[in-house]
Amino acid sequence: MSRKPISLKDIAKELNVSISTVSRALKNHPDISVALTTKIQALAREREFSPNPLAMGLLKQQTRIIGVIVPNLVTFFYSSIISGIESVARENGYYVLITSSYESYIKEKECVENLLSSRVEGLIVCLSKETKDYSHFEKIINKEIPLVFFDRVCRTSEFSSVVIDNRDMAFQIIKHFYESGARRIAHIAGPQHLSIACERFEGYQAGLKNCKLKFDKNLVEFIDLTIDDAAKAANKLLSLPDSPDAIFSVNDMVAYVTMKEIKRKGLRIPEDVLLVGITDEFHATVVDPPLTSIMHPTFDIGRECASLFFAQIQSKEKTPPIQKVMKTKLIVRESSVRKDRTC
Amino acid sequence: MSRKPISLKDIAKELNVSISTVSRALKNHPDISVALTTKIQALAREREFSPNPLAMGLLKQQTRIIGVIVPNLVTFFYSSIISGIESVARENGYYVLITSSYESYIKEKECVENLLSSRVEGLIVCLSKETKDYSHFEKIINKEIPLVFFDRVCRTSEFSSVVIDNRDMAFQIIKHFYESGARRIAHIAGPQHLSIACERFEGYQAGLKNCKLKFDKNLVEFIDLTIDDAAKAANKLLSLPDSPDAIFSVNDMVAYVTMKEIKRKGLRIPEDVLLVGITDEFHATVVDPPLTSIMHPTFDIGRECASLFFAQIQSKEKTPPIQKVMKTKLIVRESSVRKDRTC
DNA sequence: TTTTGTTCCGCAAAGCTTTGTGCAAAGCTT
DNA sequence: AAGCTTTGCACAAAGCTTTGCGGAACAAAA
Repeated sequence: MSRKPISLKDIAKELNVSISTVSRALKNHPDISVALTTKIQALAREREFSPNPLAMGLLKQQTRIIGVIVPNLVTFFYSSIISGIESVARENGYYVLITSSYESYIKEKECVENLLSSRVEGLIVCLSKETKDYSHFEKIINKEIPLVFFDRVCRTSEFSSVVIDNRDMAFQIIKHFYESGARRIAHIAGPQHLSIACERFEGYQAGLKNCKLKFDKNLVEFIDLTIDDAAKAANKLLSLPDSPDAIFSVNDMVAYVTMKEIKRKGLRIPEDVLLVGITDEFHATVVDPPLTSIMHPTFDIGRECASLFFAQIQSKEKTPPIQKVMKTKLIVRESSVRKDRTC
Repeated sequence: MSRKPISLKDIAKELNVSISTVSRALKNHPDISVALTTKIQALAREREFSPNPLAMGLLKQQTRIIGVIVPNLVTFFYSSIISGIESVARENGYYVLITSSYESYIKEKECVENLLSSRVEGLIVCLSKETKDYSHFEKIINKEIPLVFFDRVCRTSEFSSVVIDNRDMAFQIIKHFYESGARRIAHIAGPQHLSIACERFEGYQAGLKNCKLKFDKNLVEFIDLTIDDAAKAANKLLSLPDSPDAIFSVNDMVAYVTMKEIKRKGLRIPEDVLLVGITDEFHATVVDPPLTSIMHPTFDIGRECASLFFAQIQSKEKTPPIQKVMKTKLIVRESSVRKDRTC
């Protein structure tokens, strides 16, 4: 019908009352007579009035928008976390503005700028794999804008964050490998400036010690989280004279690439090499063999991020940063359960 | 430093000039002297002034926001399309508000309502699998708001849309199966009220005819696109006395489930059954055997959607709906190439 | 000195909502 | 009947930006 949405003014004019009267009537303000209130509400409903969020935002100085920065949207891990964020946001009448750093430090900085100039009320961020310098988040402290990091975090003494216990997770994986009979456990590790990669590597070492296995630096490959890099690393490990009997890949993508390389070498999983992935998703069940994997509560991580955001928004005083550690779970499938080598 | 972002007013006050002068100076308006312009611009830069998008939106009556509704965000297909939409939006200074219908008709209606009351400038939508009634899009016609459908479309005579040639795609798959030696080609089909599912079924039939194969209704299972449904359908087909030697699954998820069921039955791919998926993504290469798949230009589909949106926004007259058909490509991997059965 | 013309900047409105304050009329008390 | 309270609504400001128009100050021309 009407090209543009109708405003209080339109209703006021039609009913020959003032704008403020309409506004109050719609909120059932006692100042307005019942008769008039009914009439106004009826017309408002008929015309499908809804308050202009721009005007509200201008008045209240709030946009009701949360900015999110992920390294990559096209991924089960991030998209399901976003889904979790979005669900809490929606419950609170907020919207989510999603941007992607494409794993680039430069783009991440741009995203921060853009989101801030869009007047988002807060940020939920997972760092790009390149990010080593965190100064672009400093102005956020000054502006007292809520900021929550997840997964790849930094400056946890200043900002709230949602993480998993990477150290313990890696520890459990190694233990599981050991119990499955593995003795030469390799690790394809991520860049060590990334908190998660670093913690997983630490957990790997601690896990070895716990199993009384000696740390062998030849069994660790540090990669840049690209497919090519992962393939090269897997190959290098598998070509070792004394090659590993289990591989702990730093994330799921790397695990799948590793799986592919193991098969390409003519080796069998789990007979020759055990394998475990991280981030349990649908595809872990369809690969062959089904991939043992650490289940991340991705949706809940997202919800937790949003909750921490709202906690900060709602309390007017500066809240101390909170670190939330989420539980993961080892889902054992065939890829890590040793069968007899001769079978 | 400052808790709230600074405005023209702040700069004006600091420099003892009027707000309008500041506004003009920042745009290099000739009315303002060079000296004053320089001074104002310097201060604005120092204070990191950026115009308040809410105020601009209110003035210009535009939010620079595109609303997107997808059935499910947590999916390679949709998230990469969104990525494409976002890239074009960003180039044009627009933002994308993403909502998910979770494949529910009710939620889809809510999303439309919410986005409209958020004053998005247009919508880009992929229908939920439940949606058979399209009346919730009617008010969008009345309001003359740009609306672009993709993949699962409707009312193509009224709205622009971006699709792939599903009919031809299915046709090519059947042809490929036939050339690989398959003679009893089954189809796990989607709900027939969905344009894509329907077209694929048509293409399947046409493909059979083209190969001079007889249509056998026992070889077709219509499912509701759930994992359970898919597994049941696959099982039913594989339990047929004269079971199929090739299966065309309506989408990727169904293909993976089918693959799993085939293996569970002790059958081999491709020796006993050929299989083809749709939507080529990373995981197609890591399953065993690698899955032959139809590559969708997902990122470009997203970009095309956004382009159609901007075409409508920019032309003031009502533009006739455009249907854009994107090219797909059959990527042949091992799952569909017949080996000798005896091997 | 008065008129004409520049140059440079301020005023105000519009876009929409909320809310404190003001004001008129009606109802009440004494 | 005069004064007080209550009821019911309107006015205006604030939040921020853009832009048409008006106007002051000054220089040059008549």
